[in-house]
Amino acid sequence: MATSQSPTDYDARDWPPFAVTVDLVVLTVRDGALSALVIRRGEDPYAGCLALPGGFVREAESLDRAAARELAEETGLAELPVHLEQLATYGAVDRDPRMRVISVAYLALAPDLPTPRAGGDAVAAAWTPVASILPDLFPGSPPHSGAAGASLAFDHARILADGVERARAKLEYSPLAAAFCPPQFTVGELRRVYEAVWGVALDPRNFHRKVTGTLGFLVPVGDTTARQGGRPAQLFRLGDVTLLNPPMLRPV
Amino acid sequence: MATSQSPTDYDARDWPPFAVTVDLVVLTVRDGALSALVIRRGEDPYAGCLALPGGFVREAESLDRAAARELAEETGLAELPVHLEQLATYGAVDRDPRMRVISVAYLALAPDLPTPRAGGDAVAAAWTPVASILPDLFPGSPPHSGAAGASLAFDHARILADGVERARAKLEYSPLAAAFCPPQFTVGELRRVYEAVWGVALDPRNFHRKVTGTLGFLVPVGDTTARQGGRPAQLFRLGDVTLLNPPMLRPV
DNA sequence: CAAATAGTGTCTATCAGACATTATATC
DNA sequence: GATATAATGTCTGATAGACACTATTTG
Repeated sequence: MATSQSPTDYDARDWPPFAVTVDLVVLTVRDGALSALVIRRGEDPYAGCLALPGGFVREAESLDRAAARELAEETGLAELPVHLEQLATYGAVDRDPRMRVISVAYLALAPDLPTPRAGGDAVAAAWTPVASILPDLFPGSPPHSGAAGASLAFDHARILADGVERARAKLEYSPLAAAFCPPQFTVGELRRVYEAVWGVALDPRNFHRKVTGTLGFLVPVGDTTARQGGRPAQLFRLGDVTLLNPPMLRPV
Repeated sequence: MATSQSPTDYDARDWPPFAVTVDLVVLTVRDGALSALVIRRGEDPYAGCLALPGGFVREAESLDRAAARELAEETGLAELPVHLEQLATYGAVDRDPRMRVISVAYLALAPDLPTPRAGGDAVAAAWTPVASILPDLFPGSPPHSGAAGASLAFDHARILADGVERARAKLEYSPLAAAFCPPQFTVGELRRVYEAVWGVALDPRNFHRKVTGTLGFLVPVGDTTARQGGRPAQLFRLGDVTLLNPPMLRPV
């Protein structure tokens, strides 16, 4: 009857259509700074503004596949060893001035890649320090005089902030910090990931003790490297745990 | 150009339309059991099956508003003192056999309400113990012989499982357990919420010490009640914190 | 009285954070 | 030698979990 609320009590074709997009929060750590992949928009609205990469979901494509496709297209790499997970969905009525668009945001964490090339595309993708876009998320850091200070188009600043907060929380309970590292990495490199994402300084000694004491997190490879200078450090690879126990808690 | 990926490089009207729905995971604690609001479907597909309540998003309505509207309609209460938050979005290509439907799921936590009445609607909503729908989430509990053992229509079992896991995690770091309680409650009542949601037994003495020691969580009202039998218990109301410190951690 | 629930105290193992110290590389 | 990074050790205070004990109600 007319007031029924079940999604299948009507033919779905009777109901208003929406455009559905995926937007990507792609994070990496470059030069010790948490950085996000952004594009510069060429067209109105928000022409010339920075925005998150993204695109429309195709008719025969799941949301997850659309996100993976967009990621591959934006970074120019076919199959990336990156973590990709759904973040949240944004559906304010006026978030796009032209029509009703529902955007499903995804969070991707990538190691420090070569500068991304747009896939033969007019829009150039570039890594930008998150602190220069959202200084509120990094209270102690100096104001960025560099490329930006610019805010993002649409509600993308909010989406980026949600993505950073998700990444910060995930680093506590999951081994995802390793997603920012190459396949083999040192404890110091892993610590610099935590410091960049959380925006805090950590005690190297306590960090070392904690991270090597968390069972299943790190597996020693047996080799060492001195790519940071100083005493050579042991190389590790990621273990097989999915949940850290005990967790790596953020400082209060 | 033709390979551009920005959602706004094209007129959105050129792209495939999707139907967008909201589905609700509404949880409460009844008789010591975590229970979810489910409806029985009257029409194909899945006629006669249980399903989560939900409905289509309207054209001039945000996702959050659509979820709040559906919740009010399904529970028959206009303005509920419930917690409502977005859970995740489900967009597999074949999740609805009739057409492409994107479903944004929301999680609602409610105190033990009078039996819900459907809003003059043919579909009757009812509370069902989650353990009878998803016994895997409650390993120690006895097999339910009652109303169900039935699984849910579409991908709703997965959505419900995700909602329960979200609720379980949120109880650790937020004061959301109080959303399952009346405005004034005892420590014992709050403990039974944690036990029902997590599906574990907790030590009443350690729980009392922890929960009363977490600053800002509970504010004593000054009154007592003996609605459980035994020695009368102090009544509390929820404090003003949004994040518990220290958190209430689930037993390993 | 017994039984049930509420509330406090005590003990121990573990963990987070502060910080000393040693080891091994480069400049 | 100076400096930088790596790695281990030590100490203290906070916390989690196990559990003894007391308090106050109902039946």
